Amino acid sequence: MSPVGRPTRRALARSVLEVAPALLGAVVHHDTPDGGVAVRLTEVEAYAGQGQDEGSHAHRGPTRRSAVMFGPPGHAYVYFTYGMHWCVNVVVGPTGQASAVLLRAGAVVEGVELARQRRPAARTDRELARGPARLASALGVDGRLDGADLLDPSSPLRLLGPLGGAWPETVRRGPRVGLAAAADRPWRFWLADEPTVSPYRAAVARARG
DNA sequence: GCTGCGATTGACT
DNA sequence: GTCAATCGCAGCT
Repeated sequence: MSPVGRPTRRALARSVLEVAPALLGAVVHHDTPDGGVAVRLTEVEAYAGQGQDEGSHAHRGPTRRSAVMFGPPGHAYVYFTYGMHWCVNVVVGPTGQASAVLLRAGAVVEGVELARQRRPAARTDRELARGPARLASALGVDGRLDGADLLDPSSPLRLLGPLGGAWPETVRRGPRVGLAAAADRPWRFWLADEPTVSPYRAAVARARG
């Protein structure tokens, strides 16, 4: 059974495979001096904790980058990749387990004008948050928000819920995107018939000697 | 200290 | 369809 209703620390402390699909349809809001942008999540990926998931940043234990993953649920794990992109996760599961949900895509439901300014390359509004780095960019999130408490009413970056708000029959699942390790695990969840879901790209097979 | 590559994107053929 | 951008991490010497 999946958590339902308002996002609480307790609800997010459930197993990552329960929480990840429950985040579909939930809203993430970021307030800045420029204004607010809110995104309704349409696509997420689950990452299990230390020693359980070769594709997770937490797989080999805590590092400075992954430290937030080892803390309590309900905080943002924000990391920098490919030398230019930020991606946002929600830490879930019991404290210390280091599982998280990557926010892969969503629909901008508030602050569309501001999101357009931040994402000039987007040719249509559905591209504003279509992809994990695009979602972070549309929200205006970067490394300064790593560790932010998404459940704290005074936090600029918040998870507003609802949890478990998506109709179960609209939830799809399949392999995760861009992972060479543990690529077979169907831990990507998305909403059917949503134009904001990112196009699937299988992991690039590494050339072997 | 050095090297290879990544939970990606946008531009281009 | 292909590929460069760009830098922090992780693994190795």
